[in-house]
Amino acid sequence: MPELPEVETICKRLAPVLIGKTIQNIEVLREKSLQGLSTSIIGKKIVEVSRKAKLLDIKLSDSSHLLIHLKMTGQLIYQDQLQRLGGGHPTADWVDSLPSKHTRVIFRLSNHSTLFFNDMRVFGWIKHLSEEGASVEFSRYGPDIIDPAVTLEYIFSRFSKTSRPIKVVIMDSSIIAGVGNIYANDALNLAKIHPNKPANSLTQNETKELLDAMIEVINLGIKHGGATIGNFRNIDGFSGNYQTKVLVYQRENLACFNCAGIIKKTKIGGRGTFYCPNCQV
DNA sequence: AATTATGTTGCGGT
DNA sequence: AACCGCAACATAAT
Repeated sequence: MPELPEVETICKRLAPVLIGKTIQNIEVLREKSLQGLSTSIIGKKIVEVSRKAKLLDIKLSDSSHLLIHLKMTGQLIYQDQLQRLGGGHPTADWVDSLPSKHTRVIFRLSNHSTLFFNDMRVFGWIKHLSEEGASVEFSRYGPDIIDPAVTLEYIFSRFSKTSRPIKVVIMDSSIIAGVGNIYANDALNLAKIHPNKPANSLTQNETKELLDAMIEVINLGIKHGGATIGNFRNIDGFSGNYQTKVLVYQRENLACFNCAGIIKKTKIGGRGTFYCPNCQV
């Protein structure tokens, strides 16, 4: 499901309700979904919840980390007693029937609260890692697109080293992290750049337009609580809203908002790609 | 009913 | 080494 805005949306809501709680039990309904649990996490307290790239990072009181990657269809749904008594944040109706057939791991937490990890396609994972193990995992990623470390100089230099299509390069998480298919499509449309253009053919000006556009659409995604195209849900089970703001993603044969050209669909790097042949050159 | 597509990324092969 | 294509899996749409 998620790109950076979707994981950030979950992180912001999860942090305040998880921090300070103790893990009282863990139920693993699908072994593949939970890896590396060599030491017990029962009784450990959650001290920190953050996000890096598309990874959610839950730090425990013994300095170990639970890293969660939702991949295509992962969800984290939180329930507590306050909600069940009707006094908390409202939740979507379907969360009352959890666990569902797609629930893979259940964390039972203190204060009668529960965190469900649902993942239809089972690509996602939770890994229990040491501080060093978590660092290794993070080191696979370049800086987040909204990190000030992503300067024009940095991406222009990285773009200049490859002739792969620009869309493939901005989705390469070892170069910049957090730009997935929805936002890559939209950023290229906003910057009026053809997704197939070789990365090393972009001028410095075009690169700046693209950088600004990526930051803009990612921030817009965060502002609207992520995009629910398929499985993405916030921790209360409700959808995001960015899908109503998309520029080109899944808008084949509709009019481009820049120029009223007709949006076409093609495939680049094996991924569905939407662009306006009129203004994206 | 079979084929194709899906928000991610890691792998094996060139 | 860079790059490409596909596999991991379940489901919905055509």
